[in-house]
Amino acid sequence: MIEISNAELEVMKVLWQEAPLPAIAIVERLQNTSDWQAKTIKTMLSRLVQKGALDYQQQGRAYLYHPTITEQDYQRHAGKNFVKRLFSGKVAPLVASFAATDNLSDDDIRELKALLDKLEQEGSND
Amino acid sequence: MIEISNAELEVMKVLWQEAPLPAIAIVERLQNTSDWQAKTIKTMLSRLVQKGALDYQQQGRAYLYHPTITEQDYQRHAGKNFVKRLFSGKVAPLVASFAATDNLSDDDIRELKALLDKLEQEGSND
DNA sequence: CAGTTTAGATTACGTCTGTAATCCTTTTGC
DNA sequence: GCAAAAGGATTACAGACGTAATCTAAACTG
Repeated sequence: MIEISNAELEVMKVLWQEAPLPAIAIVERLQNTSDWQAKTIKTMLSRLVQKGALDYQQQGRAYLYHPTITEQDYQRHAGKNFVKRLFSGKVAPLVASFAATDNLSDDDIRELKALLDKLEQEGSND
Repeated sequence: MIEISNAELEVMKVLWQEAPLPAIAIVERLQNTSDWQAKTIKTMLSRLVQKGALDYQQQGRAYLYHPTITEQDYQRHAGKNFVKRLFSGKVAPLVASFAATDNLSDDDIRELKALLDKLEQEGSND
């Protein structure tokens, strides 16, 4: 699976929200959340195309970029990797580690319980 | 907080299991799980010392290395960062994303539910 | 048409990483 | 005592990353 760096991920997020977009629009969207130069963003666009994370169609003399992977797929991939690396692949200890430093609010707990109840309903994954 | 690279993390894991250890013992432990040369591992030890993730005492002409951070602290730090980067800081969507690809077994679900029940008992964070 | 702006392509450059090899010094085995 | 081994320090080197600047060709402006 394609590896996306931290900085590149910010670019992907823009396109996961709305695509396809020309470079200029991506630069605009990122103006708010970063202080990257337009040139910097262009570089990241090129690298993402090289990596195969983005593709584009020509429109006039500009490109319209769009992701080749969905955000969900990337999240699943990266999440699995991360949990494997640091928590032996088990998600429960990660949740526990969150709980240990007040990073779990009562709402979070409710949300998780609801999710788990639903999963239990849906049936067996053994 | 100190950033630890993928390869370096494997070295840390050895020392989180048992410390302090001399380089030679760390190399031995890693012989099983990697195919790094001893020199490679020495390099990582030096870098981890530079970064402040490891410290050492001299013992004869060798060093006895030991972590300066606990595994739990590192997990919390890295977990929080990761979830922030990819899941807007909320752990529930990560769990959901795991569930979505059979990465959650019935046992995992039970474990998580037990954990959440305990948290609820313990009382309010919000 | 000539100058300026703009789009993407190419090049740059320091840092970090993975993966070692070489160097220097001390210890140890004959 | 001298050669070999062993420890850490220093150096190496290619690829990824963050962050751009420069180059080149096309398009727009007056």
